[in-house]
Formats: sequence, C-alpha cells, structure tokens
Amino acid sequence: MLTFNDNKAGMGGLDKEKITKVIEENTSASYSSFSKKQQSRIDEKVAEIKNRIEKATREEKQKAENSMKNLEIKLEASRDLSRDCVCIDMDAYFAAVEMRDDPKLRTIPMAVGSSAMLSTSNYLARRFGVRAGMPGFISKKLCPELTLVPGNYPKYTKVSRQFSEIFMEYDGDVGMMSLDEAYIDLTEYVANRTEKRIFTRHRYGGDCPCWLPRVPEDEDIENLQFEDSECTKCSKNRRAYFDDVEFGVGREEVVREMRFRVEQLTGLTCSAGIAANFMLAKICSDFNKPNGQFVLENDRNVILEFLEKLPIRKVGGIGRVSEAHLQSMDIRTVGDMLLQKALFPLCFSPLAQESFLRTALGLPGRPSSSDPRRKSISVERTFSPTSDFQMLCDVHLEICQMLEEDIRKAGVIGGKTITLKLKLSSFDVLTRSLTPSDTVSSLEDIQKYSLELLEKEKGKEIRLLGVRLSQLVFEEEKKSKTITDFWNDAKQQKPLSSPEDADEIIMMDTRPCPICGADVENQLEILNRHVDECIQKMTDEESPELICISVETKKKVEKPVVFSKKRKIQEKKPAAKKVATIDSFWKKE
DNA sequence: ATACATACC
DNA sequence: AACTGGTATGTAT
Repeated sequence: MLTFNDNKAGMGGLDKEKITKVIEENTSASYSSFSKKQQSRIDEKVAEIKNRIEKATREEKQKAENSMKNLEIKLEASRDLSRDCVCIDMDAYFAAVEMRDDPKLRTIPMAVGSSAMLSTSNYLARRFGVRAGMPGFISKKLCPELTLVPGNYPKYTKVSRQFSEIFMEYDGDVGMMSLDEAYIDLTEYVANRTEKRIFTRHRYGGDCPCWLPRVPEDEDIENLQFEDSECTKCSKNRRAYFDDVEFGVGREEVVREMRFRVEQLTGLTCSAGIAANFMLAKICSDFNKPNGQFVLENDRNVILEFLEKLPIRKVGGIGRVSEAHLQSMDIRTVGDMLLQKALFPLCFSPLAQESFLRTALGLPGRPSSSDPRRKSISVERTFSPTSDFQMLCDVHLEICQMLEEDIRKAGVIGGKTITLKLKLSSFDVLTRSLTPSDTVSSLEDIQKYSLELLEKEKGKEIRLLGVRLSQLVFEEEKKSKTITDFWNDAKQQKPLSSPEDADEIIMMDTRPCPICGADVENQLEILNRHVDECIQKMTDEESPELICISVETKKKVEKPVVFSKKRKIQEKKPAAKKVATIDSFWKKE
C-alpha cells in the first residue's frame, strides 16, 4: 500500500521501504483498515478502466481518437505564449518562521504541528521521512529527536501579508493561494521594466543569532561595510553588513528581485517558477527548491519536452487517485498522457478528458467561476470518537457558535444550504444537507437545522463533526439586486478614494450599467437616460418582470484567491468524565 | 438538491 | 493516546 510519497522537495533518496514499514507499524487498526478500503476502491476503478479499454470496439476507439484530435486542435488554438507567469512558494513556510524566531530550531529536525498532525517539517526532519500531513506521533518514531512546535497561525498570517505586499507592487492582482503560495502575472511589469534597480542589502553576522539573513560562512567579508550593535533580544553583539545588489531587466531578474526583497523583509526564503501560464509556473516552482527559481521558456517545443519526462503526480490537480487511474493505462509521465490521449474518452468524463489533455499540452486549466467570492464557509472539529449524543450536541453547539462568528467576520449574512459533516470512528465520512426555504442566518437557525440532521444519525460512533453553509448570501451586494436597489446605490454613492488620488478617480468615475454592463459616466442623469434606453431595448425582447440584476465584482482571474481567516478558540473547562469533548484535541502536550 | 469523492496547502 | 481543517470542484443520482 502506498502510505509514503517522496514527492515533496527535500525527500529524495530516502529509504522508502524502511519509512513505509515504520508508518505501517504505527498506524492504528481502524485507520489502516480505512486505508485498505480506500485502496480497494481505487483498485476497483482501475479494473474498470482496464476493462473498458479492453472491451472497446474498433469504432469506439476510432471515435475516441477523433474526438481527442479535435479537442487538441481547439485547445492548441488557445495556447498563449505571451505571458510571464510566476508562482512563488515559501520554503517550508511555517517551519521557517519558527526557525527564524528561535535560532535553536535551525539546526535540529523540527516540525510545526501536534502529535496528531504536522503541517510542515523543516529540511532536516525531511531527511527522516517526516513530512506535512503525517501524524506527529508517527514522525517521532521515524525521528525520535524531532522537536514539535505548535503552530502560530496569526503570526504566519501577518508575515504572509508582509510579503504579499511586495508581490502587489509587481502585480496589483496577485493571487494568494494560501499563506505561503502566490501567483503573480508579471507580463505588464516586465514589459515596462526598462531600468535596473539597485538595493542595499542587509545581512547579519556576529555572535547574535537572532537576525536573518546571515552572511554565509564561506563568503569573503573583508570589503563589506558593517555596523555593530547590541541585540535587544539576546544582548550579544550583532554585526550588520551592508552592500549593494543590482537587478536588471527581464523576468528572471525581476523574480530574483522579488525573492531578494522577501528575504530582506522577512528573513525567509522562497522558491519560484516562471512560465507561460500558472499551471506550468507551479510545477517549475518545485524544481529548484529551496531558495531557487526555475524558468521554462515560452516555447511550445521546450514546454512539451519539459513535460515529457515529468511524473504526472507533479501536476497540480493530479493526486493519489488520479495517479493510480492513469497508471493503469501505462501513464507515468505527462509525455505518456499525450501518447495515450486517445484512450481518455473511453475512461473519463468529458471534463476530465479535457483537463488531462490540457495538462498533456502544457495548457492552463479551464478558467473557473468569474465570481471571486467564496462559495462556502465551514467549521469542523475532530475529537475522541463517541456515540454519546449529549456529548455530540455539546461539540455541535460550539461548532455552530464558531461558524456564526466566522460568517459575521466574513461579511456573510447566511447561506441557503446547510451541511452537516460526520466522520465515523471508522474514518468514513458522511455529509447530510438541507436547503430550507429561508436563508440560514442566525446561530439559532444554524444550530436548529444542523441538529435536525445530526439527530437522524443518533447511535453512530463519531470522531468529527462539521457544519458548512453554502450558496452564501453576502452583506454588501446581496446576490442579485433589483433595479431599484441599484438606483439607490447610485444615488448614495460617495467618492471612495483618498484625496491624493482624487484626480485620477474623477477620470475613471464610471459604473457599469446594470443591464448591458457598459461603463457609463457616474452621473445620475446620464445613468438614468442610459438605463432607460437599455430597459427599453430589453423589454422589446423579453418580459420585464424577469429583470433581476446579478451584481458581481467581476475580476477576471484564473488565479486562486485566498480568504484568510484566523480563529481564537475559547477555552472551556474539560467535561467531567468522558474524554470526548473538543477540548481533548486542543490540550497542550 | 443531495451525497460522496478528490484535491490543494 | 494519537491520522487535521477550510475551501473548491467534480461526479453521480
């Protein structure tokens, strides 16, 4: 069984067999039987795929081949080699922040997380096979001297904001995929960048270990300027060295510059991938990790050559399961995907066919929803498995309270659909959902409806409860507005900028017409006339009572957008006897 | 509309 | 003792 993957950076050349053995030996019976169940589901699917290929008639195969050929022509026509896309990924992010702030952690194997679950490990720990997503107690078996550091999410969020501001200077529309991963479209910046830039570099040495980055031991420091001072943290002498560094023009130089600035600002290193689209840039960001960058030329042949030997698992969106499915058709590399593409229609849905073919051609995924707003909001918690209904109700209430707090903070009024998620002690996951006629909004409603769903599951032994709201209704712009609403907004609209950019704003002061979407000068009379004309045109074609405007903050990105959030968990005293409240999961070690 | 699965960090 | 949490999206019914 494939318990261990050495896919991640810093995990090459390990004793995979031994690591897998240690993991298996320390896996609980219930989890291991769950894994087996999952594996047999995959095996079943694999058998089905092989069977479909085998029993396909000659005509079916011919049809499949033609269909993929046509799709390939269509997709190839969409190839865009004009862009400079960058994916920047912080190196071992959470671990790096902890190491930065505690020098003792820099030289020992260490991971951020708990004995139940790790979120990141540093590179020393990775040498032992210790990696993100692994339970801490198993990591301790792999590496007994491993130090576990509890995560400090507010801090990681704060640092993430700091460096995303740098990226923002290069692409105002930077997409933060998570706290440690950014998607930057450099096309425009690179095109306008005609001059080199020079920065003063600060690096540290001396007895004080607190500050980063350090000057490398082997670097000749004879000619460097420096300044000594006493560190306020450790009271030792800190020597700060200065010199100038220069960055030229072109995308690689600009990316070096961004990475340099991130390190200067935060003391943390990152890696970058540069390519014609974000799908490729993401793959490239892994190639020279840590603290490196990799550029893939914007050239069709170079791209296809690069992909030819690339294991499919390196591609975003291909996980454990898809990998197994594709492997059953002798596909191990992206090059194999291209060779075997004619089989896709025999085994996969149209969407999956297209997505795999896009990957094989090095094209980005289909742009998804144009609405950048979040689609759902949820809270879930794991605890010691129990079937005690009262206990489950207590946990359930806390979850509902946290969810209610979250939706308020997120500017969400409520959601049309509420979903209860359960994980049984067997690790099987169930979801139960409900869409009442009214939007679910208040704590009372959230609790009432989800409890209704929970009651139907009485008796099950449960290890996780979650509640999710979807089909969200937002505070500001409710999902759709009537013409009257739009009107009132237009009347009340106030200048929304600071005085210093007032000039610019006046130039651009338009708003989209709610009917046709065209930009119209934002003066009531002009808007009025335009919209009247639009409505007139429209009512000629369809019935007027259907007019309901969807006001979207259209943001044409194919980049993911992050919705950052933090949580403070209220302490609650442990429930008397039984072990099962949420608190058991939060207690310190 | 509901349930379940897959993926990502 | 112990295998996460939040979100999006695809598939199937």
